Amino acid sequence: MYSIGIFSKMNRVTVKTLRYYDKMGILKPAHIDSETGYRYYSSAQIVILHEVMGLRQMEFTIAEVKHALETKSAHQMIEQKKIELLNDLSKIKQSLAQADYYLTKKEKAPQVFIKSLPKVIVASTRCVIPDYDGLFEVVPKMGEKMLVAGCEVDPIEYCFQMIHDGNYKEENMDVEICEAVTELKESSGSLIFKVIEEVPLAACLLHRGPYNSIGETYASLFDWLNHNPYELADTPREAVIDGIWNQQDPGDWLTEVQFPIKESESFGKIVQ
Amino acid sequence: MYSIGIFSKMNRVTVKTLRYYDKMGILKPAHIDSETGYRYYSSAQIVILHEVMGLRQMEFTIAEVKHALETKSAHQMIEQKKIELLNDLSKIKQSLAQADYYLTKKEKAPQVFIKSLPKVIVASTRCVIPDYDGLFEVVPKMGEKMLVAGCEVDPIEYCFQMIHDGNYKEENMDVEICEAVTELKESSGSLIFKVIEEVPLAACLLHRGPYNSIGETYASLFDWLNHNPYELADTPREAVIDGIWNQQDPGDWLTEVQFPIKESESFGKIVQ
DNA sequence: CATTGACTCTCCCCTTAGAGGAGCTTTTAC
DNA sequence: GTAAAAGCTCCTCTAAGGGGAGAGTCAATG
Repeated sequence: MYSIGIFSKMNRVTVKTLRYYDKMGILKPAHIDSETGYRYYSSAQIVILHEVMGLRQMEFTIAEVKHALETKSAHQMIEQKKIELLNDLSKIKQSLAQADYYLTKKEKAPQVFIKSLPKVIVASTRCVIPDYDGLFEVVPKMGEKMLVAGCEVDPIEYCFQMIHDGNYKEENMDVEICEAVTELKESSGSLIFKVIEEVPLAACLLHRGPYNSIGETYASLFDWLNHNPYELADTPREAVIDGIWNQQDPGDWLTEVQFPIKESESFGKIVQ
Repeated sequence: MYSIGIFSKMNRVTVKTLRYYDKMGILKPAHIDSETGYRYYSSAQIVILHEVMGLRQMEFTIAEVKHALETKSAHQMIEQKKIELLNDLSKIKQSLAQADYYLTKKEKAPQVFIKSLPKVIVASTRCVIPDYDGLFEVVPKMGEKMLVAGCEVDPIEYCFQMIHDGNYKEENMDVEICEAVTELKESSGSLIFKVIEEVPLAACLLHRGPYNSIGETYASLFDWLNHNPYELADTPREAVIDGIWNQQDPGDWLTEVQFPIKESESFGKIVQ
């Protein structure tokens, strides 16, 4: 029988930890003096402690350790845990890739970040415009039609365009304008209502300034894709935040370019 | 200006998080109604929020984000963070290797785990014994000499043997017996006192049963080394826990085999 | 104008796996 | 006998919010 201090030194565990394991019911001392409350451990406890520490090294929580010991279902739980560990691994690899990407940029790095895009009901119009300024004609017209159709703009104010041309063009662009609305109405003429599903992963980058310099932001995002374990999964979106209607200076316009992405299969096999 | 609910939906962040960022001083709303306390955000805040989220995706803590924003030292902090991330990565890889190792064993897996071995002062004797039973002659003699030398056994009761033969033998083994004591005394004759430094990493496995079956436990540990990103760094130790002096049945004897290890350089380059 | 339902506010407790410390009792060493 | 070391319980603290209570506010409707 060993006192708690000796037992902790023998096994390189703190006294605090042993008391905690006692309290949580995963390692009760072999004997507790009923008068003084002193804990005494036997060598049989060493075996249990080693089991616990082995599981803890695989990132088992205390509750999981307890369950594994009680039901003797360690094997099955380790399989489950392995999946979690693989998830953690890929998350860290992504963080590392992002950090590396930032570090390769000597200047102030553009702030790419990943989020999901919500499922929305949109009113949309698709047409060909001669250049970006063409938007300023199409959008107000679309607004009138929406007014006529009697639909309401969703208060999250999610309005974006998608450029459907396969290769990059600066003139005669095939553009689709979408605006989030509250209700799915009947489509009529060029005003199409539809539901756009959630995009679970999108790499997003803010663009400040007029539309004709938005190519730089696209370039940054494509460059980011090259350095990160993702690939483009769908048509990019340009979400409008500040524009001509509330900022007179085009230099203050704000657009978020959103690249729907998915995890790349080829990436992530080689690390460090 | 956006209310907190709209702003949270726009950016796919919870309201709780926005209020927390306000409280922690990393994203103050552009305006707070002094009568109602309602928070209102402008589109300029979106840029800041994106910066914050980008840093958070690299596992920055809130305090680190705050510091990065205030001192504009993001670049330098990312370098620091990258080191932390690499550490996390190798920890997870080790956990995964251990999980995989457990899963390859269909039967109840032996509980290998990693700990450090303390720095100790030992009394030691090195000699050649014909077989493991020879220990039962040498150890008592050594105990007598220690008594004569007037040294005290350390209460952590750390007593172990090291087998110094390069290749495995079951007879005429060159063995060194060490017992932790409280004080460094003058060596005399075959009784040598010395300090053994801490071993930062050791893979440990309990062996239950008599000494002549300890080879299985060695084999398990060598097998474990094959599946994990470590290699043997020094002579293995057999730490005695329960033996003939307190357990009559050899089947109840308990020994911990300890392999000093170091991280293997060749491992860990290829993952998944 | 009043009501209703959706939004927002602050405040409090909860989460992990122990660490740190206060105040008290017991054991151990001299 | 005394003093140091070790043990005990109990309390608070951690990071980044989540969940909910109770109360106040906003916008649209009847």
